[in-house]
Amino acid sequence: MRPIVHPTPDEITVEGILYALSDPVRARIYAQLAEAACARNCAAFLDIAPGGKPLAKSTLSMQMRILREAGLIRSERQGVEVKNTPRCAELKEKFGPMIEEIMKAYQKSEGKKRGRR
Amino acid sequence: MRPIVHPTPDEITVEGILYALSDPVRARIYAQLAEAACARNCAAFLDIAPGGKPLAKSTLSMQMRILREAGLIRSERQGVEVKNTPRCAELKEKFGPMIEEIMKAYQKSEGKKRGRR
DNA sequence: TTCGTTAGTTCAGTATATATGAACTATTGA
DNA sequence: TCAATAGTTCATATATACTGAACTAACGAA
Repeated sequence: MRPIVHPTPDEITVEGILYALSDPVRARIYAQLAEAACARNCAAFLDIAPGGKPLAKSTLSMQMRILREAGLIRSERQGVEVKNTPRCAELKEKFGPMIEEIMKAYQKSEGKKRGRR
Repeated sequence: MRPIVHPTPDEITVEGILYALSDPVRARIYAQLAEAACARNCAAFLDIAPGGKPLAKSTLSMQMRILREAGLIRSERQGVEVKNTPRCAELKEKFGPMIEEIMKAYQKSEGKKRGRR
């Protein structure tokens, strides 16, 4: 199994971030990590998809990899689990309020969806 | 030839916007439109790709379609040409400063690339 | 050490999306 | 009616993403 690699702040690109966050599932995962005070393992997100249908483990694994390789999260093995944390400080340093604004926009649109029902 | 269609503000989604802007070529097209005071036809963007290699007309046509269907631009036939304008006001109304922040981040990263040479 | 369990990754096949040259369409002007 | 211009659509090659099945790594118990 290949070791977990992370991009340095230099290697993180705007397009990579936008692509990673252009999937609602990945955006929700990042949102939950950014809100939570503590690290979360991957399994915590198995039921994150709207509609309650659980994600395949392999799908989730790939989504986490995309988030990681985009530079949004940091993943570290701790025993059998992999703990994920958002790279908020580095991202804010590099991109200013961009990512926060994206998450705000998502929040707003989710709110509307719920309200419309 | 099918008529040109645009999403209503309601139909514009965060994920669609992020996806459309996650391609540097599309992001540059949008940036130029947002800066320019006037509408631009498609052909104006044939040489937009970094490296000077011109885009195929069919490729550009598709990129414009993705921007249009995401809700970022409005395209209107004027004679033989199609005039494109950014939907800045509607987008700002719906997404606040998100898109501006994205464009700022791109600007900054392009600046760095040029500076590094 | 070996076995079982848990958590996650990789593989392989399939499905979906993107890029582009060639052919086509719409509009204008001669 | 014909030619020119500006884009679009089509067909096909290539690349990416999704998912079940098989695999691996870490740990605890016997």
